[in-house]
Amino acid sequence: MNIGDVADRSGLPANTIRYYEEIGLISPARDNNGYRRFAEQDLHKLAFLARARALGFTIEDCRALLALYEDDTRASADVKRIARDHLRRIEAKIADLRAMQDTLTELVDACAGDARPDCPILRDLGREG
Amino acid sequence: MNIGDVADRSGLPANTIRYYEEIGLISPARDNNGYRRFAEQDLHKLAFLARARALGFTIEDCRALLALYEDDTRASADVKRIARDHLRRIEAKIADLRAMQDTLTELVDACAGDARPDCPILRDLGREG
DNA sequence: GATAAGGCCTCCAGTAACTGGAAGGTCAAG
DNA sequence: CTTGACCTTCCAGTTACTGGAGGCCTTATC
Repeated sequence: MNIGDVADRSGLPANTIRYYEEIGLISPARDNNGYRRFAEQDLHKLAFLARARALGFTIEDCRALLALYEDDTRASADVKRIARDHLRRIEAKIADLRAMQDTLTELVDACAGDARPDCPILRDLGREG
Repeated sequence: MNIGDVADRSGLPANTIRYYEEIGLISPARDNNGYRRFAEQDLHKLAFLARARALGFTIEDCRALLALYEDDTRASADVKRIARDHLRRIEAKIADLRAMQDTLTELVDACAGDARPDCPILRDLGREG
């Protein structure tokens, strides 16, 4: 398979796949013409990466998860720790965003949104203190 | 005021304040020795920016909001549009994160997290299809 | 007057994870 | 033999800072 094929089949852009090779997540073979030649195993890894990224894992998390995936002697505790830490970060992020959402919702609701200059949003942002 | 004073009073790091000047959000005066000299008005702008950033507005949003803030003839509709668009992005982000949270919570709960290699998390990431 | 501490300056590299584009080689079809 | 679709590498740009090097300025102390 060429890069276009694995891009189609993994759902990842070709440039992203090149990037993953550059940072050492995958190591596809090369044809005589210099084209990357992807085996089924490479595609499988890319699909793994695509799913892990879709769950919001960082690239370094993905690197660790991939290593564990390929290690038959891994302890599931190691995997779970990565996932739990990531879950905590997501929960923290959600809490931050919800606080913003609450404030913004109030402000947007309070703003007339017409041609007049008076605006509770700006008043809040510019308040003293 | 020197930069250290406004940093303390606005809660923004000095480097961030320098950055805001570099991208044209503020334009403090300069003393003969080259030090930035901040007026109360500069501090007020920085506090405005700090609050807008804390609500998650992008720098470009902040630039637009600041311009509206200083324009007596603004229409509150323009402010509201920026805030509403931002709110929508936040809501979308929350939805994404909650989807991740749901999946991750399931996977983490299903994983024994012990010394054995068997792991539902990796099984999910590596599934075919 | 020398010195040391602390604040300020500019410039630059690095962060995360790509994305898009330029310049150019390769391949299959007509 | 040319056209067009792929592929290659390399590089700049994205967001919003952060940290550090190297060096000047100020103030206090000895």
